[in-house]
Amino acid sequence: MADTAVPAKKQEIIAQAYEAFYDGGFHATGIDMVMANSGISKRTLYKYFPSKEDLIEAVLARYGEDTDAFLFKPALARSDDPREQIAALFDVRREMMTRTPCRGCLAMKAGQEYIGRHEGIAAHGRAASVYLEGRFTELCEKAGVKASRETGRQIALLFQGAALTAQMQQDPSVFDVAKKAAHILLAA
Amino acid sequence: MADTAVPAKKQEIIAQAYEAFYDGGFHATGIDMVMANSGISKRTLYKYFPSKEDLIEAVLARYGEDTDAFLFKPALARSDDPREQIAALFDVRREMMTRTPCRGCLAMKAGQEYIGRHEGIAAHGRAASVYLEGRFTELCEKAGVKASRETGRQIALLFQGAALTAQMQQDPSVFDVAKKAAHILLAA
DNA sequence: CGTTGTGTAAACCGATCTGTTTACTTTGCC
DNA sequence: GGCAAAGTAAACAGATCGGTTTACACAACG
Repeated sequence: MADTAVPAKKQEIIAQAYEAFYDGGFHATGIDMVMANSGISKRTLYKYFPSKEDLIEAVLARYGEDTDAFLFKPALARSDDPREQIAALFDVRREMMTRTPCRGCLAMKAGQEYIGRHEGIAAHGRAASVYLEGRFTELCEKAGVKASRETGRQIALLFQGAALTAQMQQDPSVFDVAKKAAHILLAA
Repeated sequence: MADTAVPAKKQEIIAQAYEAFYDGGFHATGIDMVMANSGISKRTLYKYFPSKEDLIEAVLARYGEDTDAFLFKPALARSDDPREQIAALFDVRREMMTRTPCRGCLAMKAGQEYIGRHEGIAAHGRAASVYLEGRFTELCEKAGVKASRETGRQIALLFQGAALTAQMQQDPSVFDVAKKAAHILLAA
């Protein structure tokens, strides 16, 4: 096999850790549990990731890529109208829940667990929050909304709140509720 | 001293654990750390709380009482108009941030860490989410909002999203942004 | 004065955690 | 075949975890 820039094994470890941490939380999930029944040895893991925190940061980087690939990209592809694109973001997020129980936002979870404890990981949470605001603000601008920044932030709050509430209550309808609210805010 | 229904020592332990868990997270904060530099011995702690999970549930119960005492009660006291009461909830929440860095919602944090791991604790997170929706819905009803339940849920999403975002970004202005959004939703 | 209740301090126990090391297997290349 | 790279499996080390136990201090009360 040609030399891959990122070894396949490394990607496999990230994928495995991604699921384990998403399901079980970061502090509550040990390294042993990360690769249980996965055929990955601890030695290989520590070869690619010198510490658990390094692994977590890699998982969060992947989470960011996944959010672009599986949330933003498909949602924006559903329409050319920025207002409908915003609505589509809530729809896609809701649809993700029909496949797997909603687990909230991994980057926020990491931020909550590592604020004041590991700056690199906490920064991922902060960045995810700012990024979401930015994407919604950008769409509000395209939609010709006057106070695009404020409206973008408002919709981002709805989106975050919906993801968290959906996780707590396991009720997909919160995304519909949030979508309607976003529609009202866009019309104001 | 007359026999108190709830021993003073027990309350002291809860208060100490409250701060420790709020600051450090639940899994990441050990029992030893809970009572470090507090003059509370481990033995006394385990006398009142047979397990760490029991202690966490007591902390969450106290958190619920505090939310009523320091958020809902003062906010509702600021006005008789339910719309202004809703606005006051965002104001009070913001003011809490000026005293202490925003640490999000403790019950949600607990829910995120213990879903699928400890049902009693996870239930507190779920209950807090439902309770918040209920309180906002109730205020929407009093305000004569037609779709009171839906509007109440929307405002609850804004509130939850704002608490989480405020924690991530340590920016109190998100509560103002959320408050404005709530105002628009109430007028629609 | 002795006893009982409540508390602290600290040693201790077994399990688990992060991380290292040893030993062995597999694979591809010369 | 020989050899280096990359992997698994598992023992191991030191720290820390939740939780128990021992030993002791101190106040209240008969």
